[in-house]
Amino acid sequence: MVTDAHQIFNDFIKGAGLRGTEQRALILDTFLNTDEHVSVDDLFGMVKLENKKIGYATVHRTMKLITESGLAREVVFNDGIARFEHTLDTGHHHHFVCKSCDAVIEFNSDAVDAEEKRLAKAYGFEVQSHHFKIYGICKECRRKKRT
Amino acid sequence: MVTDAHQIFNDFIKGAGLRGTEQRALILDTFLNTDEHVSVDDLFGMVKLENKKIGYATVHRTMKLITESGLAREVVFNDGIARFEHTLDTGHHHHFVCKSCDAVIEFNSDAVDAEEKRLAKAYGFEVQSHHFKIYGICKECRRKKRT
DNA sequence: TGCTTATTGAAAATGATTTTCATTTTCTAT
DNA sequence: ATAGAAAATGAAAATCATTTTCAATAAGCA
Repeated sequence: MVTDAHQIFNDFIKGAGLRGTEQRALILDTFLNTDEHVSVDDLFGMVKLENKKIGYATVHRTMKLITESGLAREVVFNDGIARFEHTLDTGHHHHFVCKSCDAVIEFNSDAVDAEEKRLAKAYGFEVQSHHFKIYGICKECRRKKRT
Repeated sequence: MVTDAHQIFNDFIKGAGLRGTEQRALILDTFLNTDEHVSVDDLFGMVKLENKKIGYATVHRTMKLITESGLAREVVFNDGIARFEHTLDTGHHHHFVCKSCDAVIEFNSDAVDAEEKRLAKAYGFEVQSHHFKIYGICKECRRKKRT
């Protein structure tokens, strides 16, 4: 099945004068099948199930390419490890991170976006990207703690 | 001069059954005299001017203590390096980071804070901390670029 | 098919942070 | 004051994610 995502990645690869390889295809497919925010390590583990010989560096390099192609976005939470999330079909959003169970809850906020625009204008700042992360305890964990 | 900050740190140290040392005093004073967001490396450089024998690990360990005492807050921007900022006399705030000149501009926004509260309530989330960072090009750099 | 050039995988390098450990220092209890 | 127990220090080594190196391999154009 060739999805939009595959098309986008292939176009990117060709446009940059790079080559398509089995490894890249496997890593892309694996990433596309994830939902969560996955680290290179996570992906390396998954990818090795299909191809034992694949190297960590290849996964790392490919995730960089996938990010450059626009299909992934890199996110870093408090543990300092880079994770990747999908950009397709997921509009821009922010994150709640639960410090108890590590769950990541995505949310949108027009109010935050509007305020950002207002602030940028007020400060003469040209916005390229932003990260809004709220750390705390999620609903579920709060409920459990009360028990 | 013993400031509130010194008092807070000493209380913290004693309360934790730790000991006051020359190095800790020097590192705290040095940190208190900074304005910017300083890394362990930055502080190590400053502190060495006063005490050539002091070790990097001591600066690192002490900054962790100062953070635990509540006097500093750790902030990480896109370069992945931990930096420390003051918590005293600086209400909570957010950051613009200029990708061109690396300037960090702090800003406040009641609108963002209010929205955060609303969201937390809506999601049943208990907020402990948050980071809102906007990356882009600052006013000054935009002006220069236009030249 | 052959050839040029990119890619791969393994291992080593990097760089910030953290730990180890022998020595030194603090500070409590005498 | 001072001895002794415990914490802190500094230098060096260890960690750990990430990045680079490099020789061998593979892709894809001519």
